[in-house]
Amino acid sequence: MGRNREFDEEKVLDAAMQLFWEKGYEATSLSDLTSRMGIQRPSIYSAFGDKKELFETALRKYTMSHASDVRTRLQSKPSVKEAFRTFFESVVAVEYMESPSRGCFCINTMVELAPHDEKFEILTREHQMYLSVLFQETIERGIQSGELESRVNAKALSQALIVSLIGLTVMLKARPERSFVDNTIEVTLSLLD
Amino acid sequence: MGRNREFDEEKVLDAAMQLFWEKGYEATSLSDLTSRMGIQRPSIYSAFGDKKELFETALRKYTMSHASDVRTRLQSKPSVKEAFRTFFESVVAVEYMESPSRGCFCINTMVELAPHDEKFEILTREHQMYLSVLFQETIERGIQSGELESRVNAKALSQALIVSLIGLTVMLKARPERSFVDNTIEVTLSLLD
DNA sequence: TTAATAACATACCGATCGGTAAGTTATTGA
DNA sequence: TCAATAACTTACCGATCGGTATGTTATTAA
Repeated sequence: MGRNREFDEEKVLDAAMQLFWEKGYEATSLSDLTSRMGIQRPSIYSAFGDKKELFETALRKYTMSHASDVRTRLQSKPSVKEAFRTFFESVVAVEYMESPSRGCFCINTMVELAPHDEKFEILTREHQMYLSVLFQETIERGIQSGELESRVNAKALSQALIVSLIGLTVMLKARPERSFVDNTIEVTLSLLD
Repeated sequence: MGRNREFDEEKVLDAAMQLFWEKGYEATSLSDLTSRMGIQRPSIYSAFGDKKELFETALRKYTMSHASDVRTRLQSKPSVKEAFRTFFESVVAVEYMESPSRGCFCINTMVELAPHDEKFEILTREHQMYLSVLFQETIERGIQSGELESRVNAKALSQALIVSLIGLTVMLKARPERSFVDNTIEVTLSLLD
């Protein structure tokens, strides 16, 4: 009974996600959201709750999609070393392409909200932990296939690579010279040798 | 001619720096600033200009002091490896001590403002480049002394270490387990071997 | 001693913030 | 066909935002 939603919830949520991703939580106003999502204020509140709840829903959508994207990329090449190299270089390519650099929505949230809001501290930590497991599984695949030496500590190595990925993603926001980025990737991936 | 300032400019600027460092630019209001700085609004404007200018001045004060602190720490031990290890571990110790985790004011600004404001893109990039030079000089000292092998690429290695430091600082905001942090430091510093 | 000057405190500005009350329109079950 | 219901639109709410006008108090040069 009653009227049907005229908007596609997934589509307007995606619009909200793009906006929060680009501008962060505080700098995004409800007016920004209504214009980008193409719906009125009360529609946002009835469908997604208040601004913080909408942000959380958008971030959860991002982490789901991001995790799946990372998993796909890591599995895209038979060679583990090649997979990591291609992955890191695609992150760099994306950031240099777009202006302003959006970076990673989860990392942005770690900086802006995690220190002041336990919910986001947990949410962002768990996403990074999940990514580090994806890295670990990839490294273990390389050990199994004989591409990587069996003495490497897959878990510790994957955690260090995640930290480097975070650092690289943040550094790219300040648009360093290409040589800086290239050197960083070269040295970081040398950990796999 | 005229009246003298009743407040200590350095002290109130330091208070503003602490606040911006802890909460970021957007989440810090002029009312927050007046109460923490202990002076009235017009005094802020006459002494430091508007909110953005005050933020920039506070950030410059931070980067100066931070660079000098990093330099001191890196020079504090004869052994370069020990110096880096102590440095990374002190960063971790500080972050676990304080709640909420403030991280690094410069890194926070890279995430919040650098993508949307060229002035801060440049300011934060130059600080990171300066830190990477401090790292590089330390590595070169280790090569000179024979502690590090002469074939290492000091510049590339220092850049990778800076990226890891950024990643670690950001990751700490999500309060990961100690083992995650310990593993990361172990693997990262193995680049010096 | 006085006019000029600058830092002080108070009180205010229009704009925008996040959030909602109220009334309208469309859809449904009876 | 007609209440009931829910999503719609419009208009509004008090609070707070960044920033400033105004008047007062202290200091200085003449």
